[in-house]
Amino acid sequence: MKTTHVADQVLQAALELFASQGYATTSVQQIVEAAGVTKGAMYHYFQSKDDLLFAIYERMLTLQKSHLDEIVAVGGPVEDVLRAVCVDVVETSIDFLPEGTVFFRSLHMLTEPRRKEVTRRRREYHDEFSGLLERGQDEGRFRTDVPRSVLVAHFFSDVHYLSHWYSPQGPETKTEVAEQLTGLFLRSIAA
Amino acid sequence: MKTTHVADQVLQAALELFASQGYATTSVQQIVEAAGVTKGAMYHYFQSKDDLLFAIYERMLTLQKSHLDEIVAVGGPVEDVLRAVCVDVVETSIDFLPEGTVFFRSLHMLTEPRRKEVTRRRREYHDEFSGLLERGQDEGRFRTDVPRSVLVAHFFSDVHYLSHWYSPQGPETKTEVAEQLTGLFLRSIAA
DNA sequence: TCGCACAAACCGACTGGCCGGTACGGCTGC
DNA sequence: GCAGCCGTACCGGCCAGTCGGTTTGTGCGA
Repeated sequence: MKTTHVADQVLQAALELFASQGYATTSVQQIVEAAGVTKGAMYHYFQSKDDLLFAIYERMLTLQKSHLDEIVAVGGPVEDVLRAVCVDVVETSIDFLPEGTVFFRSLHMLTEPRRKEVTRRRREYHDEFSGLLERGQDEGRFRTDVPRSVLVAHFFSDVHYLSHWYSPQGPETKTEVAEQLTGLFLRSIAA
Repeated sequence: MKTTHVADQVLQAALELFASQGYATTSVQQIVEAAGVTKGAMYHYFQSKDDLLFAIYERMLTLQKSHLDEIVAVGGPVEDVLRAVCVDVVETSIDFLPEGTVFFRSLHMLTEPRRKEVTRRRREYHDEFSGLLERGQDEGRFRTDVPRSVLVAHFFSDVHYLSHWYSPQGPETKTEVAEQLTGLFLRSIAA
C-alpha cells in the first residue's frame, strides 16, 4: 500500500493541473515535477497521459453512482428521495470541484473507447435519475407537460455549472447552495 | 460568389474544428485544409491561432449583448422583459451551438489579457441580467430568500448546458426548449 | 546474522514527430 | 510597377513516450 503513494501523488497533481490549465496544455513533465517524482516513476504506474485522465473520470463516476444507489436504496416518498439525491449530488460536486472542471472540459480529449464508456456510465446515471422523475410523474407529483429529458438536463445543468461560479470562499456554504438549487428545481417541476 | 472571404472561411472551419476536437488538439494545418486555403493566406489575416479563438468569442459576446440591450430597451413589466430575455438567450444559444461549446470549453486557452476581457464582458452581461432580477424583487415579483447570484447561475447553467445535450435533430424544437426552460426558471424564482 | 539472487521500483537522457509561426518569392489587378 | 494577396518550404521548440541502466526491497539458505 505504501507504493500507491507515488500513483496517488501523480493523480492529485494531474487533477490540479488539468483543472487549472487544461489537459492538452499540461505536459507530463509538469505533472511529475508537481508530484515530486520522475517520468520513469509515473510511466511505471500509468501507461499513458490518457490513463491519468481516465483514472480521474473513473473515480468520479464510481463515487456518484454509489451515492445514488445508496440513497435510492433507502427508499421513501419519491419527493424525499429526489430531494436527497439532488442535495447529495450538489454537495458531492462541490466537494469535488476540480474533478468537475476536468470532467466536462476534457471529455473530448479521452481516446474513443474510453470516452464511450464514460458517456455510457453517465447515461446510466441520468437514466436512474430520470426513473425517479417518472415515478413521481406516475404518482401525480411532478408535471408532465415538459419532456423528462428536459427536466433531467435542467437539473444537471446546475451541477455542471457549479465549477464555473461556486467558490468555497464565497458567501454561500456548500449546504446552503445545495438546498437552494434543489429547492429551485423541485419547485419548478412540481405538478 | 467567390467571395465568402478567406477570413470567413477560416473562421468557420476553425469554429467547427474547435467545437468537435477542442482548441489545443486542432492544428493550424487542419484548419487551413478544412477551409481550403493555405497557412500563408491564414496568417495574412490573423496574427496567431489565438486570434482565431478570440474572434469567435468576440462575435458571440457582441451578439449576446446587442440582443439583451434591444430587448431591455423595449421595456414593459419586468416579468415580460425577463421572459423575453430568457427565451432569446436560449434560442440564440441554440442557433450558435458550436460557439457555445467552444465558449465554455476553451476559455482557459485564451491568452491572459484576452481571457480577462472576455470575463469582464461576460460579467457585464450577467450584471445586467441580475439588474432585471433586482427590479423584479423590488417590485415584489421575485423571491428574495435565495441570493441573486445563485438565481443568475441557475439560469445561465441551462444556457451553458445546452451544447451538452440539445440536438437540432432531437424531438424538441428550438422554440419549445426555450419556452420550457424559461418556464421552469420563472416558476422557480416567482415570489 | 550475513551474503546473495532476483524482481520490482525508479531514473533521466534521448528520440521521432508534430506544430505554430516565418521568410520569401511569385502572382494579379489596378 | 507597385501593393496587397497568397503559396511553399522550412525552422526552432516542445512533448509523449522509450529504454538501458541503477537502486531498493525481499525472501532464503547457510
